[in-house]
Amino acid sequence: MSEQKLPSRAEDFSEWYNQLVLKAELADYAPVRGCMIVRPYGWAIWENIQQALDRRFKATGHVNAAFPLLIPQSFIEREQAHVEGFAPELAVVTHGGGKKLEEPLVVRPTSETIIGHAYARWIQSYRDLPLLINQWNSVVRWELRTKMFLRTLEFFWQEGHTAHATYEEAEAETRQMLDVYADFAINEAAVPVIPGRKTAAERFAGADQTYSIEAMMGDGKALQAGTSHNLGQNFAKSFEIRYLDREGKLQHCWTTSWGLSTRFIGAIIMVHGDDQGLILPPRLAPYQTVVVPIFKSDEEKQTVVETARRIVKELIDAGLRVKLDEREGMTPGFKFNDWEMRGVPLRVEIGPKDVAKGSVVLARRDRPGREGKSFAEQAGLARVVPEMLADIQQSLYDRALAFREAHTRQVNDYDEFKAAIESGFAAAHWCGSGDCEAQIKEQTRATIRCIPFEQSGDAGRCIFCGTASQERVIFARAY
RNA sequence: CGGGGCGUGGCGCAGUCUGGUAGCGCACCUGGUUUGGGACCAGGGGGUCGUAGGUUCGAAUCCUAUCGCCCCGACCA
Repeated sequence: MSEQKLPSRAEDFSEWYNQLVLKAELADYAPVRGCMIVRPYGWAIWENIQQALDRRFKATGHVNAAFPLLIPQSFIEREQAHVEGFAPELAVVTHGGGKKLEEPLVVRPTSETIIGHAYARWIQSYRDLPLLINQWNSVVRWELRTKMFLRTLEFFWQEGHTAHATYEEAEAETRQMLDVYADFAINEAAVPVIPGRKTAAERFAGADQTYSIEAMMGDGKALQAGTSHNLGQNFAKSFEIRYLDREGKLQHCWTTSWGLSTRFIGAIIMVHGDDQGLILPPRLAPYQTVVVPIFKSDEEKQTVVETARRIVKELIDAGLRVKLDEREGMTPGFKFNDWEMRGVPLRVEIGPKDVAKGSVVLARRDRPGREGKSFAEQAGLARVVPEMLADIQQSLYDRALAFREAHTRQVNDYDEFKAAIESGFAAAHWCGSGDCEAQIKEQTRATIRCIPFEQSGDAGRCIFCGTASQERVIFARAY
């Protein structure tokens, strides 16, 4: 078994990641252990993610609303599996207004319960269904170990909560929203993902079925990048979310929930980044293009900056997010490196020579150094720059997909399996038993990331127990 | 909770073994020269060395206790 060497982006991928987050001014740690401060540049990425998702939510008939941060503890306890799943990681408010509270309040770890409470009162008849609501908020989970963006005590996300009249409708909604996430990941973030179903062990606490999109990071580990749950009637029964159907019969609703968090920013960093820093997909980059003027004397400055401003205006008019770097007292070389580290996908350099020739230098971030540089006419930039951004977007996706495929192995026995998960994903047959799953996890630290919807259909035997199996599942070590 | 490591200007570190009154790089401020790949020179500001005790003429350094952080596991999006 040949050992696949992963690109060494840093001696320690983890350290590389942390350094990058800090140096690119995306986020810091807050005074409370594990809490994160998102800096303006990091937040700008999140805003673009929000917009891209929100467009898709609206297009599928969803509306936004807001629900309380604090949830009565008894709400959480009402759904058995839910409380068992979340109890260890709850932050609890015991005092209010200087007095001990009669009933403690938990800081929401997710909002199924409080929203279930609201839905129970809002829904009377089948005419109120489906109810399709999304919430942009933050939640708190008291994790033992934290990592910026990937696992913080408080994190920002959206959580969609819907109620339907039938199981079929709820299932269709659950799958539809997973498709929305996959579409977002692929077409906005240039992150290839594997959509699939979770095993019982990996399922959301309180769900009948959990689906997820799984992405491979630059070190071969997996990251769950978005999830969609079919909650069946579990929460509907716990919170009495009921409706009168056409026959006048009282029925429990079928509910779903789905979420995607700031963790996705972590995915973008770890999928696309290199040793020079971030590489942001053009569609989500806070600045798609940065214009760096270069000059020696005041006379040069005059004409160069004038030209630069004209170009910036043209690009902005063409609908691009553009930054003109007019910072003083910094050399062009410093600025180049600075913006490269912050992942701006395309840089426009304008100096006296360019002004004379009517040209600019374009430097694309996805190719190293000189290789990424080319000359372009100033006249056609409003057309050329968007084209090049589209090309960068596509090449980032292609590169990430090629990487994932190079680090994914179809394995047929346990030895092959153990070798494969050292460097990436293992697509392996699994008998479906939670026992095998648990033992594999204990022995190798690899978990089943998902049972992919797309199956090659080859028959085989469970890599652990040898029982016949029709499906391959994705095993990997995960963040 | 187990196993490693670390707490010294804003950031990154040296100094600790062998005790002598705190230093380097980056960043910051001022002036000048610079500016097509992380500029240079000169001057300047900023630290009760995590905290609390103890030993000593004298502690960042030795002893004791304690707090915090990071990494690897267990938990997890």
